[in-house]
Amino acid sequence: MPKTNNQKERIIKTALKLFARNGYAATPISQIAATAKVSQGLMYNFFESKEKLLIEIMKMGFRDIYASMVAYEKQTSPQEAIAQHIKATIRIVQQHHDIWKLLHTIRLQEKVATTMKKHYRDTVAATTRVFARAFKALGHAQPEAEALLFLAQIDGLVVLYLQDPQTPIEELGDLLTKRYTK
Amino acid sequence: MPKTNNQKERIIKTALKLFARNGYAATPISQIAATAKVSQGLMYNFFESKEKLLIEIMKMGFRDIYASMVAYEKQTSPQEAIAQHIKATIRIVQQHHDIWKLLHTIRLQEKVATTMKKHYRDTVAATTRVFARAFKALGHAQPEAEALLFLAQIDGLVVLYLQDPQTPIEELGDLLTKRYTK
Amino acid sequence: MPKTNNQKERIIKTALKLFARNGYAATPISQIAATAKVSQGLMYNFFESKEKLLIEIMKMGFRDIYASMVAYEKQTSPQEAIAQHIKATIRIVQQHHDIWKLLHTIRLQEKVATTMKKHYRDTVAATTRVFARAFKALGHAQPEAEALLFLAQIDGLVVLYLQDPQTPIEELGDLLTKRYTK
Amino acid sequence: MPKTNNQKERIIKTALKLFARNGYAATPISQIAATAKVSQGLMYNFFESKEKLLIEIMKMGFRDIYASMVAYEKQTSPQEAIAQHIKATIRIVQQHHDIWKLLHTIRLQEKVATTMKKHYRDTVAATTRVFARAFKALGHAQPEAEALLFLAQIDGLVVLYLQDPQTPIEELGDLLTKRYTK
DNA sequence: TATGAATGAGCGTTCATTCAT
DNA sequence: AATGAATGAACGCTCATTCAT
Repeated sequence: MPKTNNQKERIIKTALKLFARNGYAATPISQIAATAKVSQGLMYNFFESKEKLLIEIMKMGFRDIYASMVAYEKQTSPQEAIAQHIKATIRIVQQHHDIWKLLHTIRLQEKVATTMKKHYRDTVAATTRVFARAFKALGHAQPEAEALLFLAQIDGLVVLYLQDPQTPIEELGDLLTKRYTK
Repeated sequence: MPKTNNQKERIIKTALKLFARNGYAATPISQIAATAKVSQGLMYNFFESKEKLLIEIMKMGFRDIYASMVAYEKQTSPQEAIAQHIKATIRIVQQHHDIWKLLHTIRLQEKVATTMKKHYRDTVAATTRVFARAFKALGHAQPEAEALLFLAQIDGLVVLYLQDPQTPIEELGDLLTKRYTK
Repeated sequence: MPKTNNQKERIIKTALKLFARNGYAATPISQIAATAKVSQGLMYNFFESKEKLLIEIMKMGFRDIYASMVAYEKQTSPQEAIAQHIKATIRIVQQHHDIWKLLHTIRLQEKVATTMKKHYRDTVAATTRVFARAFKALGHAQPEAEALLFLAQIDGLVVLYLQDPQTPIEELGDLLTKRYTK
Repeated sequence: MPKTNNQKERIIKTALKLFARNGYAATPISQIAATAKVSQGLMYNFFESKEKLLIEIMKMGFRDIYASMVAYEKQTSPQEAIAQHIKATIRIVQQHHDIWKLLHTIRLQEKVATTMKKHYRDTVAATTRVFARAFKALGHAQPEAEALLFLAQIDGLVVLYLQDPQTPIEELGDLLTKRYTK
């Protein structure tokens, strides 16, 4: 069993932390290598460029997020789905703080690899569809707009929290949940 | 009649557009100069450093935003204040798309000049206070949390719109307004 | 009577002070212009380049030094000539501190305009000749070497003083004088 | 067998030569790199800045000088100490021509790193003390002033020689020695 | 004569990437 | 698989010099 996987994983985790904290552009490969206790040259055995490293990090992040989301997708009651989505998102953001921060830092950039953009759009679209159905079931007049608004609200919460971890995100999440389920 | 003002303004606008599109770190001074049809050296007659240029841009942005917000601050009815704030924010974001995008790109960065962060926090704090009063008047149990949630929701809308200008932000804004005022 | 001469003189004096204090390379034209309360562009009406300005400064310095030296050249007694030269040099260095400092800073540089070098060499040669005669009259075996040594000694004093103005140069000068005249 | 040492040494020697010839400020890193047949970027693997390179050069110079001086410090007779110091200084200056030239070029500069200045002052102070004792032993009325004058005279010789290597420095040194020991 | 806006070459430095080992 | 020396392009910035007014 080669230690490559460990090493690659360690590099990715290190890079993620540094990218999230200091920004992608402001983090030199050399710093990642040094922090991960790896030679600079070795970095290019795993990732053919700095940008590819970023992409791989984000793919991994998306994978984690998907995995976390699977659980509550099967909820039957719309109210429960809503409550669960809010709860789950908050949990994910708290657990995967760095990847979310990186994601939010980068998503407004024009240059971000198209792959990334597509990924993002797809995720939003899929989630919107799920909740459009939920809101339709709840008898809303504009279920798609409602779904989009719902996601945007959660997004707002997340951004607030990412910017200032002191934000009482759980309390705010409960408040939001109540509005939809009471 | 000096053409300086035109030039400085043109540089600022160019820089703002490029910073918003590609990010501050990823935009070289040389690109700004070239796009603004100005020699690179001249940039330093107007701005003593790249960071000072950024700060000046953002100050200008804040000034515009403040100016736009003055109008509806005087609303008497809480519901009206809420409705107006949503409407005003949407209008501002549409009119000052680039500056908002830049602002959102930068605010998660650790290293941004402290001046900027303070500005941001102060604005949020002040706005939160205003709406905490409004929600208290409306009889909410946790007026401050409500205010924070309210602002976060608008923020979510804004981010969605900044990321994808196709977003029907006005429709979503109306939806949000209804929830608070009906 | 145009004020040009005043202005040119003021620029030269300012430049001399700044060159002596901070070094030629480290002193920008802009700083000289600002300190002399003159526009940067005007500098080039008086001096066709930064180097020409330096040369003109040093020429002026040499002129002053020559003028100061004329006085004691006519001394009859060798001992008196020696005593006078030491005294005069010290006085000149104290009065024209800046030009001497600049001169000493620059004279070891290869690139210094040949004009300068020639000037310097000529001065040393002329002075050596004068004192070679004096030492010959005093019966020294190697009058030229003696003359050179004599000048080198004074030079050493001057350098010490330029580097640290606290140096008791007059006391040291008297000591040196005694050695030659007692 | 790394060639690093050779390379670093080669860079230092090249830099020393160029700094001595053209001055520190007037010598670009690019020129040093090109002359030493090394890429410009590599320079920063060895020296974290241009100033650090200068400091390292000078430290190396001081080390050599100290080493050379140790020998004659133990002389018993004052006259011998004087004779030895003159001889040693001349030898050092001839052997370490460049470093001495650089030292003399820099020592009048205001802005030179304080570390350097302190080094210099300490060396002068220590040497002065040694010779003050010698001159006291010889019965001079002002032993400290005598010591200072003595060092200044040697300094003068050195400067003359550095400026024009044709200077018969050994002959002049002998002459100076005689004056103190006959 | 005088200004100061404007230029462009060059500086010190950083860093993604390559390559010999 | 792993190193780290080496490269070269680009960056932010400075400054001597020119030019329109």
